[in-house]
Amino acid sequence: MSPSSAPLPSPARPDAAAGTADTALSIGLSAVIVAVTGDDPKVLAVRHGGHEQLPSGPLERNHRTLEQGLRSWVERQTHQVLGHVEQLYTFGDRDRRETDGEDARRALSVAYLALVREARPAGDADAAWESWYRYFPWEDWRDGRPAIFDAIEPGLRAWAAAAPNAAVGAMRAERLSLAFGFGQTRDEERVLERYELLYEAGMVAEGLREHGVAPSPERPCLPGAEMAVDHRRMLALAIARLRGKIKYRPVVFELMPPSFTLGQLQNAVEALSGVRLHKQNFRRLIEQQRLVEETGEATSETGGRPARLVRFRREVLLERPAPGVRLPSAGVRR
Amino acid sequence: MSPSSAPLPSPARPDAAAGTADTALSIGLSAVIVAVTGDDPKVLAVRHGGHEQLPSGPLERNHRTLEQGLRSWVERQTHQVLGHVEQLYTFGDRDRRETDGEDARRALSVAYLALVREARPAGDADAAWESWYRYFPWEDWRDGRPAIFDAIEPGLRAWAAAAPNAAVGAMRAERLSLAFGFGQTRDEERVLERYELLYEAGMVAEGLREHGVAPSPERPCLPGAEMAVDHRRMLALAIARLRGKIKYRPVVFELMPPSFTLGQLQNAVEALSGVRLHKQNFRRLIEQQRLVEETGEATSETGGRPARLVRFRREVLLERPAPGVRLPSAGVRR
DNA sequence: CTCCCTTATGCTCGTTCTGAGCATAAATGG
DNA sequence: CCATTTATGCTCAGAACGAGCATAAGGGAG
Repeated sequence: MSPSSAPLPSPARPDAAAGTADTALSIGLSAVIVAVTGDDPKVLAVRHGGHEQLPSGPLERNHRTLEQGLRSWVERQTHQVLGHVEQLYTFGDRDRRETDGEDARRALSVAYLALVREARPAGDADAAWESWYRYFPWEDWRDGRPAIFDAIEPGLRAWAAAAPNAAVGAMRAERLSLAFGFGQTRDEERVLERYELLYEAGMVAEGLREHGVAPSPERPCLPGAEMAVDHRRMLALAIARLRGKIKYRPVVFELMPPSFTLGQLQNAVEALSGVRLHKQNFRRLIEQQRLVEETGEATSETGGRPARLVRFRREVLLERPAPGVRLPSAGVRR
Repeated sequence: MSPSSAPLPSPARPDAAAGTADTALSIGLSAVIVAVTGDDPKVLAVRHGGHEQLPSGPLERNHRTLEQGLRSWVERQTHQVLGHVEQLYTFGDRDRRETDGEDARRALSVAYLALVREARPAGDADAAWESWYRYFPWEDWRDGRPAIFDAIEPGLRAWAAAAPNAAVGAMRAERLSLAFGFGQTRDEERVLERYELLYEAGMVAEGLREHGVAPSPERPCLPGAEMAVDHRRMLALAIARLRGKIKYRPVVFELMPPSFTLGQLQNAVEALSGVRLHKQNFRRLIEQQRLVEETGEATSETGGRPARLVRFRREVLLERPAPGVRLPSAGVRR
């Protein structure tokens, strides 16, 4: 763009107020890289110093775009080439910085979600694929209500009850109800809300790091691996987004090999969404939406009767406005 | 949804392969502020110098969070207090900057979507509410196919045909089909994809600014107001997001007054989505999802028979996992 | 005052979609 | 050959959906 014809947006009244532009800041790029192998949703984590973290690095001058910068960091750190990449969120609280003090740099961070087809052995020794339920044990409902809720539920209730006043208490109770669906329906997409509540209640390690709150008997620090800075929060957001998107865009197929069985597809969807689906209805849905087509081959690697191998039918993108894998239902039995 | 992975074309630049952290950069904050009055979806635009633009300003040191910085800029520029605010996207191509040359600053920009309840007279003289269809005339299908498609369709086809080679041509044709649904189904959510295609095809003013392409008879520059830098792109993204979100979260109610009629609600949804809905089915949907409750009052301001006034039933948030205004159907007649 | 236009509201009917099962098929490992 | 496992086919009732018909209740024109 030519500078003369396209001035950058500037305040309508530049004189209106003081406030120095924030020059001392750094832009970080972080990637939540997701794959599915068998029954497990995997995320690529880098072990580096103390905590596990997501592949990430600062935006550099020679990065043409943010996404390009991200790809280059990921490849440098994990030797993983990314396929489908989408931006998740930009974190930029002023307190989110490297050092304290007057010349504290504000650490802006742009988080991305990337989907890759297979979990390669993760070239670098420091990079490893981890099930994302290692970080969020309470998000896996495939075998029913996780036992960990015996600790979560009373802990959160205690936190709500310990509110400074009734109004805050009611607010907390409502947020709990919304996020966890205690009593009513649970929404598997509200991963971030759940994590944030546990954070605020001081039940995850990061929340304690931040506030210096000690875990109490009523509100114990939960099992579930922690991550550096706010990387676990980014992961929560990524899971939430993916669980939502899977329903109205055919993104699961970005995670599948070129040909696969319907059972494998269902396993992948269940792994991501954390719930079990009714098998027959799932296949009916996939087939009647014509999301897949026959390859003509079959495999008996899956156990019982050999299964047809199918492939994603790309043309469906042009035919239906919002093809996706709507989750037909839940229930532990299949 | 996120901007398509194909970035808007930008002139290739020789890469100095230096790995310097990018210190010289500015963070911009921009807001797409949406309201609905009667039949029109409105966006708050600031006239400043040449082009219209979105309320925006740089992130400053005293802004505790990005969102807070945004609110402060918006209030300073438009005297509008924001309600529901959500982050849209962060733009950060290296070419997106003020000046060329060695010390070019990279201009990162974080765009937000804000919903406000009523279109106040826009305090500042420079700020004005504009129908968003002024910027995107091709997005309003409430009265059937907009006449402007007589220019769009052949223009885009010519662009696809003018591809440097067959592969690119096929790719372009597929993207057109996907975004505009020529022939098949149209997806009202693909606002951004449509804008980006028109941009690449040199059919919107911003695309010409970028490339210095002249409009040709086959590919005329379309009517539709332009905006500064990439603000129209941000608006496209905001519309796309809102059109999507309205279907699975009760966000329309953020735009409605405390009490309203079902007709007004339908008008708002139609204004946002750009399509007409079947009236009876729309009401059935709203009522059986128990999204609203009776106020007991009625109004005859709407024309014919007086209508009941209802209000949003907030408790629905706790009851159903994903309450939203699914669009019951289309068709010009009601 | 009545007719007509307008918007609101109620209800139906056939189709499609969904949830939940029953039943059969075709491998594998004793 | 049998038990086990996964794949696949099919049914059936209830809910949701698309498309109308029909009536109600205002205001304005004549």
